[in-house]
Amino acid sequence: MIGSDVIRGYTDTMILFLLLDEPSYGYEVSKSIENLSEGAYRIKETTLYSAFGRLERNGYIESFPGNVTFGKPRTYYRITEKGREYYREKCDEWKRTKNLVERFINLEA
Amino acid sequence: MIGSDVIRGYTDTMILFLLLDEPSYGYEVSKSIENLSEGAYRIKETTLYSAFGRLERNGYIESFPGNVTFGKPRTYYRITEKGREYYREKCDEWKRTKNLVERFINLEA
DNA sequence: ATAACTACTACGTCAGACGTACTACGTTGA
DNA sequence: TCAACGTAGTACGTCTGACGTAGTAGTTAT
Repeated sequence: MIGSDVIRGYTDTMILFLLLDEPSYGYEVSKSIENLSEGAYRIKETTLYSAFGRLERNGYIESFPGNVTFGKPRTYYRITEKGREYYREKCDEWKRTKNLVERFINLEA
Repeated sequence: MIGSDVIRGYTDTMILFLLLDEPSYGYEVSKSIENLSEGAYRIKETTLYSAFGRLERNGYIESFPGNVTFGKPRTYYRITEKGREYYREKCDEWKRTKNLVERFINLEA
């Protein structure tokens, strides 16, 4: 299991990634993260929903009510143009970050 | 300039890396980080010294007084065996972390 | 009716990073 | 001689993201 502080600052990016192709909602996003990471990372509900709130306040995503199909009605989220731009910036930042950290890491060890 | 929250959790590792070969002290460590990162990252004094304190409390480094050669007497830090082990673990963790994050990152964009 | 599943919200805590400010010692040079 | 500069820190408070615990609430299967 990976320490969550490491991920800090990139949960928003992970969420945006999952919204790139189509809107989604909390439960699905959390399951997608779990699946994509093959169980290595599980986002906590509180972390997820506070991230949604932050992303929406910043204009990176928009929420809308979904059709009720099962369980409690969902809130769907859709990425905005601004959100796509932000995602691209974070991808760039990640490359620089990786570059930096790996100057201090012994990769062969 | 890279956002510092990204680095969160890895400043300790960066510091340990710089102590692997020989002991060092605050000012030198901060300059080494700046040089190694080619200016991309500058650790703040408060961040650095609180990291030293944390690392020492955890038994990853040991401090000892240095010979006064210039300016205020320095406190030197030396990595311990436990610290070397911790460093290796963090290197491992980094690989897993990178692996995870990059499933959500578009590297070509 | 009730348990199970889905979909949240509220509230409080913690740690790492940082901003600002200050202290303190020694050398150099005007 | 004394101010400026470089070195080496300490003190204190703030912010934010992640998280723990707990509770609410609608839908469906039994």
